Amino acid sequence: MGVTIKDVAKRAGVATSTVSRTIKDNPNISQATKDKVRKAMQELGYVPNVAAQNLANRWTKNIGLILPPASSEDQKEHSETERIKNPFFMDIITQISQYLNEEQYTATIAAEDTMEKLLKVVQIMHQQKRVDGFILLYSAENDKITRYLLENQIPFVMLGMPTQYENEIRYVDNDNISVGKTATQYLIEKGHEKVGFVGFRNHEPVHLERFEGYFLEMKRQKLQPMEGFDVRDPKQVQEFVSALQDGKFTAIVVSDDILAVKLIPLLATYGYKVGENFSCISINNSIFSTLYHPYLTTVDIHVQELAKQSAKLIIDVLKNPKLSLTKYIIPHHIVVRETVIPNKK
Amino acid sequence: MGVTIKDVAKRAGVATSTVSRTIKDNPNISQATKDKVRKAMQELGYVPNVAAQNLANRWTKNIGLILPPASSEDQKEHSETERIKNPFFMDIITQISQYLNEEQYTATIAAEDTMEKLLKVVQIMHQQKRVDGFILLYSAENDKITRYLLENQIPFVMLGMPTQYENEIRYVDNDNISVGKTATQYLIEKGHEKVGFVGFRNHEPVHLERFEGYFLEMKRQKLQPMEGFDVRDPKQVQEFVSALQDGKFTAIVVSDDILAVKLIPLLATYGYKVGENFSCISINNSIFSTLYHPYLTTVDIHVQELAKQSAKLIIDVLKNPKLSLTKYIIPHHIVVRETVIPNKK
DNA sequence: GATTATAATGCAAACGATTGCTTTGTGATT
DNA sequence: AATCACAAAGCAATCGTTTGCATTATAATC
Repeated sequence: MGVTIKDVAKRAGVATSTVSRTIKDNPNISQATKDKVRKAMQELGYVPNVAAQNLANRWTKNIGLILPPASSEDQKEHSETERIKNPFFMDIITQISQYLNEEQYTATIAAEDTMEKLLKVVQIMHQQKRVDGFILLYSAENDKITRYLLENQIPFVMLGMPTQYENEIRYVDNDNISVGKTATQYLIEKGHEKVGFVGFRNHEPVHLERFEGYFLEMKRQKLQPMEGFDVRDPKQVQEFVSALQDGKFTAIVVSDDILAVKLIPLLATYGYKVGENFSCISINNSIFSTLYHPYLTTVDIHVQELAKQSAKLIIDVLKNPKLSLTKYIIPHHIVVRETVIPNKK
Repeated sequence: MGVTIKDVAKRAGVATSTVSRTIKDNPNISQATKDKVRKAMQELGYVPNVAAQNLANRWTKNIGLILPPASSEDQKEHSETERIKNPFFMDIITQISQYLNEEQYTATIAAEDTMEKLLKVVQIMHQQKRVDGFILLYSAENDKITRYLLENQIPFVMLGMPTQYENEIRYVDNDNISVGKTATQYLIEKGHEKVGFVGFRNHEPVHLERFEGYFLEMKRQKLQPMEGFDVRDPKQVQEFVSALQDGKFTAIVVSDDILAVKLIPLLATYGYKVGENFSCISINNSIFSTLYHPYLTTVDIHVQELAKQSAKLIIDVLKNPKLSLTKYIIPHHIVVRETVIPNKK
């Protein structure tokens, strides 16, 4: 069926080794022969068989993309907020896949609902030699996948900041502490002094870091930081609403657009109209930020850049396994829309 | 590095062919030898190298998942509604990937922002023999990818209903006309007679079909169907609002949750409170349907089943290329929540 | 005990590339 | 004219499996 290197060799009247070397532009082959061979390849529409290359070269030019398990320990009951449904991941996946394709790589998905299954899938992909390396699309405390990759010295990069083995893991991430600071600072600049924080507090590191940033910035500005509310807990929502009604904030930092979008209508029922008499800045600049008015003022974390750098990094590591353990910190910027208003003293 | 079939053969004191046959449970091998070989495999932790299998067998056990190009012709200016950002796709991808993994297949992503690049990626995947077949995750009018797959007789299944070559394409889909009918019927049952439709009218076939269902059901019930509004067009939004204010509807069918979520706050600004003095039923039962109150009454289209059947179908086709051109129609059901109220005459 | 059928295994040639090593061809040097 | 150097191309083994076709061992038949 398919045309092989032999067909090309025959047509060009050379040996297969010559064809192979032509493809790699080996200087030992004369220009004349190269031209001849290239012409034959053209005419036959030759495309190398990757499986054969794989066997001979021991690479696959394929990267595994590991999504977080849909139901991790601490969120079984919160199916609505399942991380994976966050469009962030779709975005990341498509961007990574695009970059990899440009570099003649492909991307294979590992997505399972439990950690056990996910680990098994990752192991199989590796043992069957289906991939050259992985991009881990999340960071989690005490993660079995991370441990497996590390122990078996499998090339990988993490998208997110590791909580352990910081000095053995290559990663790309935003500086989420700084993101939290930036958001907080923006509210303060607009005259807000009573600023709160809403997130998933005991959840992924990313939210903890954003809280940390909020906390530090408040301190730095000699303002009183609040405790931060985890809205997955109905009790904390209650507390949040009370605090609100006690006039404890005029503005909040929200750790993810999706939360803001949930929160805004809730606030409205208590008379807090975001963009009119209350302010809110959230993080991600996702599809949720322009779902309805008021459109969200939000911190864009440059998803495209996150994706691209992580893809580039894994390729670099594969080319040079001894690559230094550089960390890539992607910048962020505020997108001003409608949810923050100046605070009148 | 890795342990190969030769290592196993040596350890078990047999030939590699015997090991290979043991793996396939070939009846020509005696039980005693099989046991011996299996023990050796166990002890060495042997896992077959798929690249080598691929070469020998000419299969890859890998399926390409083709996402719709992010910016198709007619929606360049509507980046907020980019199809691909619809969490529907993430859901589909993870479900398909899970099913495939269970069947010892893997899933590789093809996602590009333009049709040209997408076609190129699909071609390369195929020519390099990286995949055994594809699942096309969308249906579009006059689609170059579909044509390419068909012309080159590449095994594939479509998720969605083809608009051309209906009798040459294997597909799985909901009956979207029926979905439209079901939604409409539900509103009518609740006493609504002036029912409208909002969707992406000149867009993907799926929305056209849902409109068709709405239209047919209205006719059947001797009610006057409206024209249907495409909310991507500001002019039509205007028309919609006027029609609303002229008292032309008491309820609407909305073609996608994401639209409903955008529409509801808009309606509120005109005094139409969904779930209080206005009704709305939408379609997909996605993450958007429980974003904020009122939670959406919506038609669940059984994404999991769509995903599973399409994955199963492509595997079946690969096993038996002459498989009849069965079409799989996945059922749907209404999830009652808060956006539909009975109409008081 | 020679022949034959049958069951159980092994041999070796694929699959489609890559690459170290050899061979061939050409012109320069003595 | 013999030798050498070097450039250019080919040979053949290799990567890890699979599989058609021997081959061997065992048991059954006459």
